[in-house]
Amino acid sequence: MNLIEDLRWRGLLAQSTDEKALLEAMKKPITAYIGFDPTAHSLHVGNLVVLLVLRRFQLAGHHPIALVGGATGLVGDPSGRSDERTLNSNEVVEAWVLSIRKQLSAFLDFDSTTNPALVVNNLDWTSALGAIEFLRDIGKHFSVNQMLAKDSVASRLQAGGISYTEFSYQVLQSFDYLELFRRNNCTLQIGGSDQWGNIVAGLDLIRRVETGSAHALTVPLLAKSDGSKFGKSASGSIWLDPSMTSPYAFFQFWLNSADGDVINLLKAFSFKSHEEITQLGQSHERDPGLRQAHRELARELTTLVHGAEATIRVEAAAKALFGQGDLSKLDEATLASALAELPRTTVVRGGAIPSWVDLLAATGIVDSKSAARRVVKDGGAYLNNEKVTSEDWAPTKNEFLCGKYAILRKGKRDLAAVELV
RNA sequence: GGCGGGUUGCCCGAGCGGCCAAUGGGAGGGGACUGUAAAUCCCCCGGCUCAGCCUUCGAAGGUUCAAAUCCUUCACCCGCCA
Repeated sequence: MNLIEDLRWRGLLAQSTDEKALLEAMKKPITAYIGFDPTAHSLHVGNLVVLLVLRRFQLAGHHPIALVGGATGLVGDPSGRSDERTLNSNEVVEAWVLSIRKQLSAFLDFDSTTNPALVVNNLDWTSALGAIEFLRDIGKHFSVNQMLAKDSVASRLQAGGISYTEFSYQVLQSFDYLELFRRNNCTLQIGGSDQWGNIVAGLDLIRRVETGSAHALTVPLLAKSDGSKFGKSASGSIWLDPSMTSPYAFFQFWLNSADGDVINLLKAFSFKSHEEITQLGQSHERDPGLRQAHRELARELTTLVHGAEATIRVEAAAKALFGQGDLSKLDEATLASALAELPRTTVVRGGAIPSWVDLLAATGIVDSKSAARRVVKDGGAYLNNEKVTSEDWAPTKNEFLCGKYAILRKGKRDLAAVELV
């Protein structure tokens, strides 16, 4: 089975330019690129799907280029947005470029002797470009009529408008493709399906100013079985940066995916073979309660993003905290390492212990004290797995496991720790 | 440029002088059922020093004992005409 067929099986193929031509080209190693704009400090699981497609290309022997949009990030992509972006300062974007560049690098192989990965920044070729030069050499090849027809622009015109800045985005992205075509003989651009318009614009540019053929391939935007957007949890996006989404929360995110989604997620994210995934599917049909597919998904992705050690740690923590056993039976070392994975707050030993409601709010497990009161009133707040229904109550030292830890829980699975220090 | 319509809590959307922290739906949270699923049912869903108080209905002023609701100005959106 070739890579394109594999991608199709995994549900990772939305659109592509002439597939026969692409397949023909892919018989020999080609160079493919994906761009990521620095719109935040970190990438999130939504970006990960596409990034892993690039990895699949590298594993299949092709040359991957990951582009960080140091330039395009300063302009703002209108695709998929109904309103104008607020411009970020140069300093902010620059900092994001650095952190995202580092993240990207973790998923690609730079030491390969045959097809090492490359990370580039489009600021490198756009910063030196003058406005007049840009308008004459690049702008001349773009028809405003066609630019206006792009979904990203048309929908914005409908929705109330678009600035000249964002309108120009597609030109910049096209220029990137042209540059990589010239510099690295890059003949394939991959992106999320919302990038189709931008990618095709690049293809047109290449056709106009260079000879040779280039290709485009897009990956569907993942949706959950209930139709909602994938990759968002109650608390927001699932980030790859461990300081933004802890490895524990990251593991839990995958473990808690809906039954109806788990096999699709394995296909899209995992590097397991078709046979392995099929087997996990059968296991899940046989005994959904076992959640073997969920576990494998969580393990593989957490290992990929946070490493094998972190995965062992957070899985052990979950096992200790969700186990049926009595929490007070856990030894201090197990407890300490399990709690290390949770959001926490500290209380000074010897001082007054804050009230139940204050403690819940302090850990961030609830948004406000009012929210804490509500949860307590609804019977959804637990201390060391014991339901506590009294708002006006403060734990005493005796409630702290091993004399120093208290485990707060909201609902079924939202945990936090309090430590006496 | 002229005329008309709009701007409400995370989103959609009622309200059109007091009974409005504001109907309803969605999202979200809790509970029950399960498997740390889904569906379903029940409850909750601005904040706080929580039987009370404070801040919200595009922005700023004003009328009134009392305004999301009336008046004025400003900003933005959406129609129709030029």
